[in-house]
Amino acid sequence: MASIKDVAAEAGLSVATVSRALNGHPSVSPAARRRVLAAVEALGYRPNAVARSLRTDQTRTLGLVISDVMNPYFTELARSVEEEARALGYSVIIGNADERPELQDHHVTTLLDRRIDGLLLSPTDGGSPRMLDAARAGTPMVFVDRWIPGVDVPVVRSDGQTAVRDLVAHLYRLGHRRLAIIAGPAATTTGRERVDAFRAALRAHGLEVPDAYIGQGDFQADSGRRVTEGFLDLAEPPEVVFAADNLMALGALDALRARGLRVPDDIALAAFDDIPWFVHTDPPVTAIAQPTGALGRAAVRALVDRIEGRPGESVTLPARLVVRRSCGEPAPSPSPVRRSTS
Amino acid sequence: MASIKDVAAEAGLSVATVSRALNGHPSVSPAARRRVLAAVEALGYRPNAVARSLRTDQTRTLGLVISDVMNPYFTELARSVEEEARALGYSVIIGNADERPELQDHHVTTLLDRRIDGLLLSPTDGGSPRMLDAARAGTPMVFVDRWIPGVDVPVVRSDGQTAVRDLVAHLYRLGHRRLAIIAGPAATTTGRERVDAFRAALRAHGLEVPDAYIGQGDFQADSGRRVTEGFLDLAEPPEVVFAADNLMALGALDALRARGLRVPDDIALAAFDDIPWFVHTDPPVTAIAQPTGALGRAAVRALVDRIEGRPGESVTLPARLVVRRSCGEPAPSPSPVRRSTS
DNA sequence: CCTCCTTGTGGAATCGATTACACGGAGGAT
DNA sequence: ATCCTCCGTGTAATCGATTCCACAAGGAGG
Repeated sequence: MASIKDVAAEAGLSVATVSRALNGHPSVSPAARRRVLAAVEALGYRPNAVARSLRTDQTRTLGLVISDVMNPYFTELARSVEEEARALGYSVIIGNADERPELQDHHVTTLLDRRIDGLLLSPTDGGSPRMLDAARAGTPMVFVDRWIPGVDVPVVRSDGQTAVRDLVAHLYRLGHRRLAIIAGPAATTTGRERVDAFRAALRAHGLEVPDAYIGQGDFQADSGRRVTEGFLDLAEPPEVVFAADNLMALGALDALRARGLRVPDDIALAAFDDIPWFVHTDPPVTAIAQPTGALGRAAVRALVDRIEGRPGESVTLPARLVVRRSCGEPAPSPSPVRRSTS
Repeated sequence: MASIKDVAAEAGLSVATVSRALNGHPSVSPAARRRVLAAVEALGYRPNAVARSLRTDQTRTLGLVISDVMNPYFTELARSVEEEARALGYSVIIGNADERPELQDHHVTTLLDRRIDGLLLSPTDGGSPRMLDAARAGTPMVFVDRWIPGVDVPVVRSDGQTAVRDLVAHLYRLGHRRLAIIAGPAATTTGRERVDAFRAALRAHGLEVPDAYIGQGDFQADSGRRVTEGFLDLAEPPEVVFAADNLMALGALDALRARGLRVPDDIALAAFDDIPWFVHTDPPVTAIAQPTGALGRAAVRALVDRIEGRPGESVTLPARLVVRRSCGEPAPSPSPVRRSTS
């Protein structure tokens, strides 16, 4: 592969001039510039990003460590992150932690070894030592979706509190009183927050959440299935199951179907995180939709701000309730109400 | 960030010895090794991968350019690729081409600029100039899922011919005779192959596919919707719609639902590519499942073989039919038929 | 006792870029 | 004519690793 030396030789100039010409430095004569461009063309030269990074101490690369690529929410997030980064002239390297702390650590380490300019993190657990070291060492960093309390890093996330309140009001209006939640891991902020918001919203209606109605999941489909089965085995099973993420909702749907229960007639289902597929499930699932694209873009902007020396602020965007049929009421439509339950 | 020089100073040794100690070179005394390790520990030193890559001319990084991250098939592929690569000591940088040739080119270019050791490609179109140049220049490369005829690069893919034959037999047995297909872009091999396999399978039953029953899609949901609407507007609409990928199947499902048609009673639906969500749609979708994980792993192994100087062979794995309810027959299960539609 | 080989170590070149500094020549001011 | 500025260019240092080569010390063999 041709190097800058080859270009210099071909153009009959020094490497310094070639470099300057290629980087748009002002003090290069038009004639020299032309010769450089011609040589570049002739040799099919492309600058070696590795060498450039070593010298300039910047890679123009962002690292993104997400908890689970197979989760459509994170896929969409990754996509919007890459788009915005590209628009700002950065590349993105994605690391998939698969909800496993040691994998998360592995990715943080290799990304740091590669001297990425900044790190976008959606921490799996309470924060690994590597991550905390990096934060302390001043590596530009932004948390997205989830975060770690007590670490001084901007957080870009979505606030589901209002949406959860809307959801609970919706459920209450439909006559549901026994509401259960499949929670995420307590080590994650989103795991805790969603339970808290749920409990607070219920309390506003004078309802309490018994411990038996809080199932411990891990944001994966299997745990949704398992927890739902536990709910159904209760002497007094809940009337509604609210899953704290979309994969657990999927697991719950499986479990309900396996027992031959009809949704929403026998039991209602709702989920945090809206995804395109929820429109096509049987029945379509009522969900709380995060502004995923906006979240990804805001996170990248905050991170790039940090990298380029600007403040880089935390952002919180509101989530919103999307009503479909899984809780018993048809999605808002002009047609008259069909149901005539006693 | 501490460099090897700092470690050398701290340990009272030369950088050469430090480098040797860290790379397991035999001629380093146990005493020196101990001091190096102690210094590394004390300084929290991590080798700079950028500098190492420049010197050794290898990045231990693979590039993966896929056509669409939001497509669960490719997400799963990316995941298995990353896993296998990690097991072999490589990282993966994913580029999402979004079915857009110019984006694909952009990613190939930046990946090459970063001097990745090898490239895994699922080409969007007939192959961009950059890609062809790279192949000719001897960049280790492997095509996965799709490929470009006439380019001397190993191909790791799945053969759907048998599965398509099984599908058509299944449909025929159910009494369907008017079968339509939503094809992928003719520029992609998978786009063409699936149509050819479909046509051949029909011919084996003495059936022809009229041109009107071959709709041109682009592997995106919207095109599935559009093409399906076209089918339904025909004087004699098909009895079955077969979508050449999962997203177009989703679009088709939308279109059918929008017209108030019941699947499979009014019209049957099948898809190429099986994904977890097809179990949960209404109705569950009969699909042709590729061995995605095995495909990703085989592709990485072939690529790493090439990189490390071994041959690196093409691999073709069989796909298989997964029957669910969307074509009219319940998935094989011991339970009696519950439904009693008039 | 001298030579030769082995072992462990250090000095310095190298990878491919960027960039501080030096320098020669052209042109303007005095 | 002399001096001072710019302008365009080249030389060389630098980034952080790896690795070739040289070399010193010590043991074995003659």
